[in-house]
Formats: sequence, structure tokens, C-alpha cells
Amino acid sequence: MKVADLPLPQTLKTRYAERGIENLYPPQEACVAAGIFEKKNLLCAIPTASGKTIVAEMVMHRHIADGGKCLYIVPLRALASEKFEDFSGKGAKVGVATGDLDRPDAYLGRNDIVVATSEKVDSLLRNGAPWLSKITLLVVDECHLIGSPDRGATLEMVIAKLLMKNPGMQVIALSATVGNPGAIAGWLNAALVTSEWRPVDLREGVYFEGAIHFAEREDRTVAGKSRYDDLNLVLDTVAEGGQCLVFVSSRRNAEAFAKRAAGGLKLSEPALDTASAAIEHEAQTDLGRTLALCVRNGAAFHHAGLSSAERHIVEEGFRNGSIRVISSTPTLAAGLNLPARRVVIRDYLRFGDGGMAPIPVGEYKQMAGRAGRPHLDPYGEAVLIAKTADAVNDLFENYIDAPPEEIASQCNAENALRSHVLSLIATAFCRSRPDVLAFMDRTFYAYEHQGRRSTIHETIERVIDWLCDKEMVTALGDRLEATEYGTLVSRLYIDPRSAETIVDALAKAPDFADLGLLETLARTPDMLTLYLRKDDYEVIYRFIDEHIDELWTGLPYGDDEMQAFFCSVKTAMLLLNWSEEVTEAMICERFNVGPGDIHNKVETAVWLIHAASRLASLFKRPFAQPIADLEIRVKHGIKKELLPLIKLRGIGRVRARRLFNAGLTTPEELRAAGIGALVPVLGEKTAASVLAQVEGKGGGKTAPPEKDEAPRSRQAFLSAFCGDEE
DNA sequence: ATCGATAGTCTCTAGACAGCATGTC
DNA sequence: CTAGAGACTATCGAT
Repeated sequence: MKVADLPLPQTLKTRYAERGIENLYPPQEACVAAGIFEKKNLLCAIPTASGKTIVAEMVMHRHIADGGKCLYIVPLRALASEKFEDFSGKGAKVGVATGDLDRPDAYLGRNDIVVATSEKVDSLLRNGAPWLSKITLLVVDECHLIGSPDRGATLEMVIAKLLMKNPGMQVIALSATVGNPGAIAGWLNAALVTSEWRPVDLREGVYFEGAIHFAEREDRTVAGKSRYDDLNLVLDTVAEGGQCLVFVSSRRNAEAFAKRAAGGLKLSEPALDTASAAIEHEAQTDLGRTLALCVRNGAAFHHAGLSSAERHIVEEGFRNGSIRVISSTPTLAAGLNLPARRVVIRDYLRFGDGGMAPIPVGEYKQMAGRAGRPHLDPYGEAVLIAKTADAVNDLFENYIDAPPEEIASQCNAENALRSHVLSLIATAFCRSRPDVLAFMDRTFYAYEHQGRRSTIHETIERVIDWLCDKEMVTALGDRLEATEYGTLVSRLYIDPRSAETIVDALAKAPDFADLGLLETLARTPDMLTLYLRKDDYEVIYRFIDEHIDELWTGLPYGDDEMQAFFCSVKTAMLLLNWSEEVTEAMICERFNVGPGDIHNKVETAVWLIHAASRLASLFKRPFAQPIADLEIRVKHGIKKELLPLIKLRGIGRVRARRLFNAGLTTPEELRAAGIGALVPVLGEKTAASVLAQVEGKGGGKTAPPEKDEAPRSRQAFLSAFCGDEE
């Protein structure tokens, strides 16, 4: 089937032709045959890299040509950016909406395609974005994530809400291969296309004692250059001109393996030196130095502790072929599209509750699917490592030949339902108990449990009672209405249990204290706490002892409670350090984290502090202002004394501190000092801009942004946006 | 005394969504 | 239902 013969706009056909896309892959043909251009719903469950995105893109352009509007839901922010780049420049107006990257509603609504994370869509629904009812095509990427225990319920609810809001909407769901695609297709009333076809041949095998064993081909001998099997597998592929991805179970393993691989490869190339120098320049942390050292030799590690700059350099270095091997925690398994000729799944056991557990088959398939770069590799190899002869067969049986798990709805979990039921009531999607039950009957959960005994009605009743008890919802007979408090909680997008924890703590707190609030926030289910190490106990215990007056809760009873308390105090300590201008390198060392972890913790904290300040203005007015101050301080990582300076445009953590140390502590003092005093501290350009602000009428950070000041990573988004906005 | 290899013991554990209103070095 | 790699330490032996 030829692209030229499809009912697509000429611009898109031209773009495809430029990229050499002329014929459809077999699974793509099957999707066309399934009626995607006749508004039929579709579930396309095929391997990664076999052209799912293009199927969705073609249908989106069909809709746009007919005056429609498309919503493309992804699970990760990084994926949202990737898809945004993908879809841009092909004749459609494209927008992104994620928590960190987001436009005012009016702008979003003007796009033909909006790419968004599922949580963001949920939040937009809760906040009543009007354009959502104009969606004619919904694309759900990675829709098997409906089965994810922590985030699956959100995706499922978002799909159910949109289906209810827009009855005529076409749905295209894209999924990895799963055990029960028929069930999901049935729920969506969709045609089902499944296929194992891949553009690059995938060979799955198990390594044991010097050779990779395959099911349907001869064993492949691997040279034993070193005493480490995993390293030999990497050197083997690199010697042949390929790249390797090694999945391991922990950060420490990832770093250790990268070091080992660096020693084994010992490459020396200008491109590697450049990447290594860039990393070294970026970070003053141990992690950065180790990474730079590995990269110099052609190896790298990848996990969530890396700063975004480090991550970016590693990904780019691998993509352009200079970095030969990345050892990674699961970050790369589900994230960006970074294929490699050989994928080594070294650790198939991962630590969880109750010890090491084997990773799910679906996750293995996801990692294995990364093997083989289309057009670049002659084949892809996915290799598991067996430690005993018995394990060889086990691994074939449990992973290579095993069917992927079935997807199960997570919508009956009380923890998830609390938030979603509240939002249904707060947005008046549902106005009574029967309404809520009727809505839930349209979920995948209800579809799965048709005619079977299910406890979901009881769970929902319990959840509604809980919400009433906490005064987030009022019930008059069957009629349900959200209170001001409940509405706020729904719009802030925090877990109702977090709201309860915060409100409770605010009510009991005698005086405001930064530490008290931060520890409270660290205790909510919306923030993951840091791990406790053996040596932490003494330090934290001493800290608690010294700061007991600032904490809003005393030492709890019981071992588990005590441990949880120590965890939340430790997390609060990190945030406090950050807002007291302790350097990044110092925090990394003290808390045994990476720069990426600091960033993540700070980001979550800022979100929750904001929520707390809104809750305080409802329940504890005197705390609202100090909480708002803390929000700014944590956001920028500054002490209280820099608050007046941070308000100025162009002044951040570093410059504010420099000004303050030069004796210039307020905008007024800056004005009085004049340009001559500012230039040595800020440089000429910034000094002039800052002085203009303090001399003007207030000005400050309310002024519109200057495009040229946008950091490079966002430049593409901005220019694409402005270009499209006529 | 110093260094080094080896064996035994101890320690620690993946990831990343969201508000709101504008801008870090 | 469920651990195992890497870091650290002690020990012993060679130089």
C-alpha cells in the first residue's frame, strides 16, 4: 500500500516522501484496513518501532483536514517533547501541555494537535478547559499503562471522561503487545490490530558460559576478553561496530558497570572528549565527574539521579554513535526512543517489597524491543544472562517464550478512587451517588468485570463517605456536591489524603516553621521520601532533637512509624538545605543523591507548598504569607534575605547572592547605587536591564518574557509556537 | 613496615505525573 | 513466594 494513495493532505505526503516513507509497513496496512480513515476506533498492539506513531499521525491529519482537533496522550514529559518535535513542521499547529511546559488555555485550544501527559489532561478537565469538548480524535500512546498500579487509574479515568464528554470522538489506542488486547479493544469498541512484525529482525537469546543460545539459530560464541560476562557481551558488539544497552537493577550497578565498560573499551575520540568536557563543565558533583570519566572512554550510565543536562548529553552521545554503551536503570526502558544493536538484560530481579522479585514479562519485552536500530543495524539482539545451566531454560520459559501479562484495571483501588471520585463530583460530571456508579460502569474496570461479582460499588460508597467525613463533599440524600475545600483540592490536583495531612498539620501547628511544613509535605502520599541509610539514623535523630520545636509532630510510636518519620525528616532536611543555599555538590554528598534527585524533590515540594498556601488561605490565614515566601525560596533555592532581589527579572539564585554580598540587598539600594556599582557584579547587559526595572514603575517579573533569554532547550518550542501563531 | 590479593562481611536497593503564573546563569 | 552485587574490611603473605 502506497502512502501516495491514502486520503491525506498533500503537505504530509510530501514530508513523508522527503523522509523516504513511501510504502506502509504490514501492520500499518492492517490499521488502514481496520477503517482508521472511516472514523473507526482502533487498538494497535504492535512492537515498538514498527510505525505506530505514523498511523496516529496520518489519522490526525485526516481529522485536521476535516476541521477536527486532536489530543495525543503520552505517559512521560520527555515523550511529549519528542512527539511535539515529531509532529511539528508538517502543516499542523502543534502544542504541548505538561506540568512543566504549558501554555495558557486559549493558546492550547488554537492548536490542531495537543500533546499532553495523562495527568495534565486530567488537570485540564478538572479546571474546565473548554477546548477539550472539541476533540474529535483521541490518541492514547502506550495505553497498556492503564495497568500501572500508580498511574493507570488516571489514564483510564481520563479516557472514560473524554469518551463521555465527546460521544462522536474517534479513539486510537497504541499499545505494546499485551496479554489481553481483545479486552481493551472491546472496552473501546475498537478494531484490533496485533502483530509481531518488526522492521529489524529481533533475536532473543540467553547467554551462558561463553555463548549466546538462541531458540531458532546457532549459538553465538562471545570472546572472553575479560573475566566479566556482561562486559564481554558489550565488547563483542562494539568490536562488530554496534552499540549496547545494558539494563541493571540499581544505580550503583549502573555506575559500576559503566566504569568497568570504560576500562574495557578505553576509546579515545574527539567526540567523546567533547561530550566528556561538557559534562565536566556542567556539574561539580561526584556523579558528574564519574560520568565524565566514563564518557571519555566511550561508556555511560543513565538513571534518574543525573541532571537533565547530563542526561541529554548521554542520550545525544549515544544517538550520534560516539558513546558505545549505556548501562541503565529502567529509566531508559520506558522513556525515550534510544535503540541499540544489542540489549543486555543483565538483572532480571529487582528489589521490591519483600526482597528481589523478577521483573514482569512486559517490561522484559519493552527492553528487548529496544534492540536493533531501523536502517542502521542488520539485526537486533536481546540477551539475558544466565548464571547456571538450569537458568538458561528458565529464562527462555519465563521471558523469551512467555506471553506478556494481561492488563488489569487499577480503578478499584481506594487510594486512586478518592482523588478521581472527588474530581467527578467537583466538576459536576456526577451529581449523585447513582451518577458516580453509572460513570464507573463505563470504565475498563466495569467492562472487565461484567456479570462478575465486583466490590467496586462498595469501594465507591466507602470513598464517598470518606470524602463527606473530611468535608470535601456534602451529601443531601443521594445528591452530592463538592465543598469549596473539596473543589480546591480537586483543582490543585493533590491527593485528598495529602490535603487532609496538610490541613490537619496546619490546624495543630502553634507557629509557622519552614521545617514543620516541609516535613508535613514530605509525609504526604504525593512526595516520595529519600531512602534511609544506616549512618543516617544518628544524624537525623540529633537533628530532630535540636529542632523539635519547629516540627509539627512529635516522635511517633512503633518501628514502622518511626522509620517513616525519619524518612520525611530527612527529605525535609534536603529541602531546607536547598533553601539555605547549601551547594548542589554538598547536598549530593550529604544525602547521597544526584543533581536530578534534588531537582525532582524541589519541583514536587514547590507544587505542594503552593497547594499548602492555598489551603492555608482557607483554613489558617496567618500562615498563608510565610508559606508563599517559602514557596519562592524553595523554588529558587535562596535564603529569606534574598527575597526582595529575586523578584527582579534576570536575577536568580547566584546573582541575587552576589548582589547581596556586595552590600546591595533591595531594589531601592540597587537604584541608589547606580549603574557603576552594578556592572562589576552583574556584567554590563544584565546591570542595565536590572537598573531599568528598579527605575521603572515596579516592573519586576510580571513583565512579559524576552524570547532571546529562553534557554536553548526551550528555544525549539518557543519558535515553533510563535511561528504557528501567525 | 607497606602494599596487595583474597576471602569474608556489611550495606543498600527504580522511576517521575501534577498548580499557577511568569522568566535562571 | 522471593537476593545479590558492590563496597568495605580483615587477614595473610610477599616484598
